[in-house]
This record gives sequence, C-alpha cells and structure tokens, in this order.
Amino acid sequence: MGRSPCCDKVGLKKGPWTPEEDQKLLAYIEEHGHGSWRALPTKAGLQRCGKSCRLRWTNYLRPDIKRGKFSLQEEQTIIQLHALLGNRWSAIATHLPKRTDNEIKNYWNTHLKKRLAKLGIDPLTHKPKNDSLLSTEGQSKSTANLSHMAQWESARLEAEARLVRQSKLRSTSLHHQLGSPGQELVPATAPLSKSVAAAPPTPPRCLDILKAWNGGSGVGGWVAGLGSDLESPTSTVSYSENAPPISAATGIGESSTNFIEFVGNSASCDHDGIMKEEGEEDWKLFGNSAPHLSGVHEMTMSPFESALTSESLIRTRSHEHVPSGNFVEKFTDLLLNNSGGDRGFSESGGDSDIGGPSCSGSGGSDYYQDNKNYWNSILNLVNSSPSDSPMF
DNA sequence: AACCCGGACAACCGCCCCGGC
DNA sequence: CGCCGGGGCGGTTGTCCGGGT
Repeated sequence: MGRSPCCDKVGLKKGPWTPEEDQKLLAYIEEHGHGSWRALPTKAGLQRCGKSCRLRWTNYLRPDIKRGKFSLQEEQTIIQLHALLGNRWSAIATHLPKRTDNEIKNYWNTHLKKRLAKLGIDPLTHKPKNDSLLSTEGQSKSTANLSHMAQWESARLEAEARLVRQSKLRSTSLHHQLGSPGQELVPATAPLSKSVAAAPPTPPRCLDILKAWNGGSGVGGWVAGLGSDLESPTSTVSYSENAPPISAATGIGESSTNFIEFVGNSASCDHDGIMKEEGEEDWKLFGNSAPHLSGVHEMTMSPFESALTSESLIRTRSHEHVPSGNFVEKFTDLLLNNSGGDRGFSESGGDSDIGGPSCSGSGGSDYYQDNKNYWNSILNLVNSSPSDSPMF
C-alpha cells in the first residue's frame, strides 16, 4: 500500500520468458548466484523485474525441479497435507521433493480440487458438502473437532514456518561459510544445482511432535493414555522456539495439567475452510479434568476422519456399510481412483473402497486405531520427505 | 477450416513478514 | 522503536493448446 514497486516497471518486459532470457538468467546465476534479486536483472542483462527473475528461477529454471505429471504418491501426499495444512502451498511443497509450491498449487486447483468436488467433498474443509446430513450430535462434535484440529495445526504451522526459516538461515550461513565470499555463496565452479538442491535443511522440528505423539504406543495409545501422564497435543497460541520439540511447538511441556481449548465460533474453520490464526480470544483455558478427554478426543479427529465419519453416519443410517481401517489410505485411494468417474459419497452403491467388514464407525477401539492409522500416515508422510525437500 | 470452450500452467500482483539500519 | 528493502507466499490472471462442434 503506497509502497514502491519492487522495481521500476518502466521498460521492463513482462509475460512469457524466452529461451534467450532463460539462458541469460541461468548463466548468470550459475556463475554468480542470484545475490540480490533486485540487482540481478541489470547485472544479467535482462529487461525484467527482479521478482520476475526470482519466480522464473524458483518455479522453472532451478535445476532441482521435477517436472511432469504428479505420481499417485504425490497426489496422495498433496491431498493429505492439504487436509492438514490448507492452502499453505509452501509448507506442502516442503514435503514434496522437487516440486514447487506454485506447481502444487496449480495442480491442486486444476486437478485435485475438482476431484474432491466431484466426490461431494468441500475442497476447503475436506468435509462432505451436504452439511444438512450432519446434524447428529456426533457430527456437531465432528465439526467442533475440525476447529480443534485446525487450530492446533495452525499453531503447528507457525512453528514449522519458523523452523523452516531457521533452517534456511542455517543453510545460508553455511553457504556463506563454505561458499565464495560475497552474496551468494555458490562457487562458480560448482554446479548451482548441487548448491541449491543440496544443503538439505534439517527437517522441521515440529515434526517431532508427531513422532513424539506416535512414540511407543502410537497415537492411539497416546489418546488412550491421556488420562495418565501423557501430554496433550492441544493447540496453543504461543510457544517458544527454543524449547524441546513438544513443549516448543505446542507450549504444553510443563503444563500438562492445563488445557487450552479452541472454543471460538466454528465459523473460523467451517465457513471458509481456512483456520484463522489470530483468534487468541477464542481460546480458553481449562483444567485437566475429565471433560478434556472428550476435547482431546475430538481434536484428534482429522478432517479426513471427520469427512469419512460423516459418510459413515450417512451410510449407517441407510444401513450400508461404513468405513473402517485406514481412513487416509482408503479415502485418498478413493479420490485417486475416482478421477474419471462420478462416484460420489452420496452414491448408493455399496461397493466403495472405503467400506469394510469391521466397520464400527464410532466404535471406541476402532476409532483409536483409526486415529493411529491417520497419524501414522501423516507421520510417514512427513518423515519421508522433508529432509530432501527443496528449500528456496 | 474456423470457431469456441475449457483445461493446464506459467507468470504476475499485492500483501505480509523479517532483518537490517 | 520505527522505517525500509528484500524476499516469500497465496491468490489471481493471462496465455497457450487441444478437443469438440
């Protein structure tokens, strides 16, 4: 607002990049590193704004970019992470090696979002769109669950963002130490691809939370053990960056007797699908007594589970089978296998992949097992990629 | 063959955050 | 402590291209 543009736009070229421009940019960066993006166009002899150069580089020219179709695994990862993270494309990209946030965003908008919509799932909330069917008590709880979950994830993301930034800084300082003096650290003799693609950042430490949760008895055990001495994964709005993982990212280390529950209007999550992060006034402290168990229990329900549970309720009412087993796998499988068809959740056919014989839907042990599966899935996801994720 | 339409994706824009001064 | 610049992020737009009529 009132801010000067990133560069003098007069006389600068816009629109698609020509191969010659790409070559100039590549050659310059390979030789000198990008340094100050603002100064780069002049030095490189490009009639472009520095920002345009940066985008061209990060989204297209960077050597460590995988282009082409997304694999099923990648699609599944995107769907799962989007359920958790929302439109935080950079965070999602962190877990997808060699994919850029822009590419993921485009792919989501053009492919996956539509696929979800076809299934009758709101791409924003990953919930069934037909909320009129969700009027049971269980569903209102599910809606509340999303708020809990969303809020926690929001806080977690903040931590992750910070950690990623720290990783970048560390990486940059490392470059400064190892690289040539001057701005960008990339020795002229070293292929830039290596310099950029290498320096794998340390995985966001916030991921340790999941590991910690999953530790030993897994999430199911964690949930079941909440009444004892285990710490709550409850969201919080403030946390220290330097404290040990769990307490650092969740701010609950020493105060497991306290419980912060998101009690804000569900609109903060349900209406726009993106959780608000500024709702401190929506938080409330509770003592660590029995009611929390239900709160935590709710919190551990993932959007996927929520969506599927919704479906399970629908199916239960219609005396059809309900989902069980690994929610995420089956749900994403359903999505991924559904790219061409119109099988929606409202479809009455009972041959959906997500059906299963053990279907207890709301059954206690199954529920915990589902929780465990869900978090294991996410954990596997985050464990599998960030170490070699590109950091821009 | 020409036109239209929709999908896919590259690129741009505006806002925001953070670090340096 | 406030200002400013650099850079990142997410949303949106523009352009190209292929299929259908």
